Amino acid sequence: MALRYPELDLDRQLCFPLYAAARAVVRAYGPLLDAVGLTYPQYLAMLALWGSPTEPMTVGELGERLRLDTGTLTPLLKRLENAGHLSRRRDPDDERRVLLQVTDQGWALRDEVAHVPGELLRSMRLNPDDIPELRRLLDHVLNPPEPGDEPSAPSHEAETLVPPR
Amino acid sequence: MALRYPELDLDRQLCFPLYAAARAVVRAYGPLLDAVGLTYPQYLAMLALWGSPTEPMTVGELGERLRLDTGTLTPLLKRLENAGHLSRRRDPDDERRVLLQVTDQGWALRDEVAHVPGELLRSMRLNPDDIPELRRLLDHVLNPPEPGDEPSAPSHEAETLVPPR
DNA sequence: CACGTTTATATCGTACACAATTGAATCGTG
DNA sequence: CACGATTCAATTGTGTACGATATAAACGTG
Repeated sequence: MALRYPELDLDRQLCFPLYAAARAVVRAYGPLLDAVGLTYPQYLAMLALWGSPTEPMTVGELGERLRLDTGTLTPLLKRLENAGHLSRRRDPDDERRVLLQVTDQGWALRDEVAHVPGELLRSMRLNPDDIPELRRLLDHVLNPPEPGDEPSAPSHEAETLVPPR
Repeated sequence: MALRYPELDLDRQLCFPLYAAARAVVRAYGPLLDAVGLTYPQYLAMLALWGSPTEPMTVGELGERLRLDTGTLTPLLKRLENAGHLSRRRDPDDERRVLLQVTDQGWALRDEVAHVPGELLRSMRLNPDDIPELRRLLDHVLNPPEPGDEPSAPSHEAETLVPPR
């Protein structure tokens, strides 16, 4: 059995609670979004489109915003189109791009889900003080500081979670 | 356009960075686990089996540990079995159960991934002080305190993320 | 000791995720 | 202006997730 490898203990991992918590939250959205016929990733896509300063948005812009690639987005967007929430059409000025436009029905959907974020947040029962703290830590994980960026000085080159463009 | 619904702003959501960060971390594991032919959920399953005080473990126990259901685990475990990392057999004492046993090859795999957690943690570039804090917050999300458990007193009944058994 | 209930997995159907490849449109440079 | 490089989206293939249903084994009670 060699050594004990305490570092492999599931309870010492940071990745596992992160992974499990993300799934738990998506699951918690289930019933609320089911009521309007959306899945959680579809809901995120609608949030991104509703909040975009540049409507219409392209598939690439949406993917950058949600950090999802076209293999995920193309079928998801087709389902949202079939549901009547958005339209997809090639950009006449650049036939490579596909423009995503929220339909009237898609805008109406916004009223129906306006209560959802608050409801979810309440169900998480986080300390109000913990909310910005959790957001800060998650943002850090999503955008790790560059090696030379600031405080800690880990000289030895290592890959970051999100490589610089 | 009705009201502006600031609560629907993607950047105000807590769920989105949680969801995106979890995917980013799984993606970061990709190359490291690829080297030994595991996916991230398969790696978690092996961590759970390696660390189980009660070998052999049943599918149900593993599912409880990882918070995954049989629809996910059964095919995943078959792949691990095909890869030679574990064996699956019906419990002779209760034919409903399936016992999961790590093979010699499965134990050997442990040596090969022992460096992985440390490498990942370094790539996240978290402040050492932030690590227990992030763990605490994620554990809170995974196990929200019961309404009567402690401090805040939100009298009105509301669903928790994880309902009590 | 039958027989309805509960329990443990498996199966099915739908919907992500993402790496890798494809194919068409555009761009940049000579 | 030609033509190779780049960009953008779609497609393909594999592997999760999870609700719902199915099935078989074990259990409990009359």
